[in-house]
Amino acid sequence: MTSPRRTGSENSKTRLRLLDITERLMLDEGYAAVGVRRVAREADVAPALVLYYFRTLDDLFLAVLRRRMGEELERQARVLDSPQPLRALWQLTNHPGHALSTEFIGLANHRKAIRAELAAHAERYREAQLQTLTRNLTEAGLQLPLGMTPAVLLVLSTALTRVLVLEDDMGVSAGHAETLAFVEQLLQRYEGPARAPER
Amino acid sequence: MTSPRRTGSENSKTRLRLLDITERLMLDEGYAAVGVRRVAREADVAPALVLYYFRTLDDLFLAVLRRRMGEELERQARVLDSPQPLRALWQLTNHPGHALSTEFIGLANHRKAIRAELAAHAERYREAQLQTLTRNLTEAGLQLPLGMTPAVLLVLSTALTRVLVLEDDMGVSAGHAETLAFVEQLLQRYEGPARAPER
DNA sequence: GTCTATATAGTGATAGAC
DNA sequence: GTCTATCACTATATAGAC
Repeated sequence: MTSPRRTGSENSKTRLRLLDITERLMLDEGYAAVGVRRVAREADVAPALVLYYFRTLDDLFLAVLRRRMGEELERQARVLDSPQPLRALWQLTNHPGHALSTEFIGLANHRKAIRAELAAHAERYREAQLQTLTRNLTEAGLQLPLGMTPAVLLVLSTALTRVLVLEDDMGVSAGHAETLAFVEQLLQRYEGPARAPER
Repeated sequence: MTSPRRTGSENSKTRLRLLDITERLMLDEGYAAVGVRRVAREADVAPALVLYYFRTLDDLFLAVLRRRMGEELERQARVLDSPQPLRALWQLTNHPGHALSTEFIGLANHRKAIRAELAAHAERYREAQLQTLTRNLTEAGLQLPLGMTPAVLLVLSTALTRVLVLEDDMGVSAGHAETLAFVEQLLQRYEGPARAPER
């Protein structure tokens, strides 16, 4: 009863190249630049070959999402595991990996397969961050203000960085400098100056 | 040297209907649902008529943007002009008008004409909010924490509400309840319980 | 594993009749 | 002011040869 169409193996070199190209296209030109023909052209193969490895375009996007998000989850946990957990949290979302998330959020508007996968990942992601953050806040002996929990801190930091980047990309900057200064002042008060990571 | 193509008048009833339909489509199904044929079908006219009133699809989107954003600017200034400026600010971005902004932010990813117009509007918008907010904070005699300026408050509130709504729509809710409780607690501390608007 | 060729369906936009 | 008809593309996806 399964479809007669064939599919390429998971560890093909061509398959990996197609994933790389798709990811690069999303970062450089946005997800809208990704299409069967375009990816094929960049890889110097025939369009049909793309659909040999990924039966639909959604499958291609999902494969990129799964690969990169897996890596990001590890990386972020590592960065967040710092003796200055607040500074780590604040710097977390400035990494280039974050730009890809932004593209997927946009994609999720149009493609519900992406939406479902991304939502599931976002929850796992936040949960993992929360555990690391909570542990390191305790270890650092940091006293949060009344009512402020690690989860609140996480949502606030995520929201702020995401919107600042979004607005920056659009060319909107009103209030940004003051906000960054305010955050830096808070970091100073709670954690003192930035220290080089221990090793 | 100008194009020979004709264009409908600004106050045509049909033109207004097309704007209404486009706006409704954006809210109900997202901007991707808007196209020449779809809008025409909903209006029960021929596709060519849509392009008679709006020479390109960008023009259609821009017309919706200008109309609605003008109204929003007034409305928001009015709501923000409250004896409880912090509560007003917090409730500001929960209105349905906000959903349309979200769609335009998405559109701005693909269409640079929209991007430019939206960015310009966003700056004006924030500037206007900032003036009203600053004045009402002073009048209410509110003392902000060290380093926290009205502009910072505005950016923070905007960022938080925008991301909460975005995540909600996606089905991500981790940390939301705690964050809302934290904000409500802050509002209580600085402005006491919500009062009915004076009249 | 990779290709050519094609099916099928969508799009924005235009010319010109009524 | 509104229509029909059409141009010139774009797109994803499939069948089957090599």
